[in-house]
Amino acid sequence: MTATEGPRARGDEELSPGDGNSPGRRGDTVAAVVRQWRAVHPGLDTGPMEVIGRINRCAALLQQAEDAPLRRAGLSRAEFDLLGALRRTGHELTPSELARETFSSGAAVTKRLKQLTERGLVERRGDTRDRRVAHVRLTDAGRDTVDGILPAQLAYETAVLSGLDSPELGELAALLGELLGQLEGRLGALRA
Amino acid sequence: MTATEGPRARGDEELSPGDGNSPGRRGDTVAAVVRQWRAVHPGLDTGPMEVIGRINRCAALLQQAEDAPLRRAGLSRAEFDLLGALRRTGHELTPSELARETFSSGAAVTKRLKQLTERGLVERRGDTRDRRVAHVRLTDAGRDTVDGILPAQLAYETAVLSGLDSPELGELAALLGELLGQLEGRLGALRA
DNA sequence: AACAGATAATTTACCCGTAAAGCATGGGCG
DNA sequence: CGCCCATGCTTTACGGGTAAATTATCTGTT
Repeated sequence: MTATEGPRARGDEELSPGDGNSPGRRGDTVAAVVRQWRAVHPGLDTGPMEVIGRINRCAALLQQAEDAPLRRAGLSRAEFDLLGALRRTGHELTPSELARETFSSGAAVTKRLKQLTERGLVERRGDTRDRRVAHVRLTDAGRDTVDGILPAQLAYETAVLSGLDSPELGELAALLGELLGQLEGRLGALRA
Repeated sequence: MTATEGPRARGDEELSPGDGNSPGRRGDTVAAVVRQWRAVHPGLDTGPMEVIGRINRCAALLQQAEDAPLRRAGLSRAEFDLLGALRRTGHELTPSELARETFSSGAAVTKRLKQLTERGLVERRGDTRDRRVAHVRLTDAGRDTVDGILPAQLAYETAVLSGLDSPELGELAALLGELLGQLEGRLGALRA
């Protein structure tokens, strides 16, 4: 949850005429970091840092903030992801499928399922044909939980993004979608 | 490291004529997830998901991939962030400052410093005036390590982003910068 | 039928990060 | 001075994640 590109500069107060704590007027923290790197290594191409650093930093901030509505429901983000996967697919999923859906290891899914089962949010049944596989589904309580949280979650996300106007958000979503498509298609191959 | 918006749909093979595993031709995985949500909850405003989900997912993928050059040097991303903070600021930093720079807790910094000190990459000296504070600086080996990794790291990042052309990257960086500026300015206040 | 090897899920051991408590020190303020 | 609280860092306890080993089951081959 970090970036090659770190956060706020502490030793650069002399650069920021205003106060040094309110971005928005001048650049974000990644911009400051990039400036520092360029000062130290003038030859470097810092272009990628400006994208990747910002994505990482945004993700870190968003995740911190984004989880607020979830915590009220006593769920971690990972748990909600699992429940959400079941809810949005609309049918049962096996643990392996859940691992794929939530991009986590099978072991993590096993642990979460244990917890969520104990809390009565999901149920499991064994496959009749293949006794290795399990099928997991939401209980009614689980579905109500997801459906109860989701609107608040989306409203919260909307609020968090309210600093950008609609066309900007659309543009951003489109560009991120393009990048993500590329990454998902090509990243496994890049394991250099 | 996750998203409200999960990853690949498993149960939607009937929707995807091709194979269901290669994005790139059709949308990214977040798009598929959003479609699922909309099918289940038609009234929902999925706009924010398209941005936030993609940011989270991109961050997750990038971090996995991005760390490859680092691992070759036997460094974790967090360790490199710490070293990088020292390198780019160009002067000593105290543990608290490092915590701010790397957005991690003081405890985490303490642990990393212990490791990095043992490996001879950083040194510490106590402040003469205030014996509570420590000053940390890179050793020559530490600086060489950072300078050795950085070009490879940036080259790798460039390769990872090569799917987008230059104007797109610029646009993306600008939009992310704007978003990040907003988030950094306003997120602390949004702790609702 | 019986074995080899694949596959699904779980268990185990461990790493890493945080939050909270703890320790040492410093800077007022009576 | 001596007390009190703030500050900087470290330690402790714990939760959550992964990789690798483990168990159980299935499938294909002969």
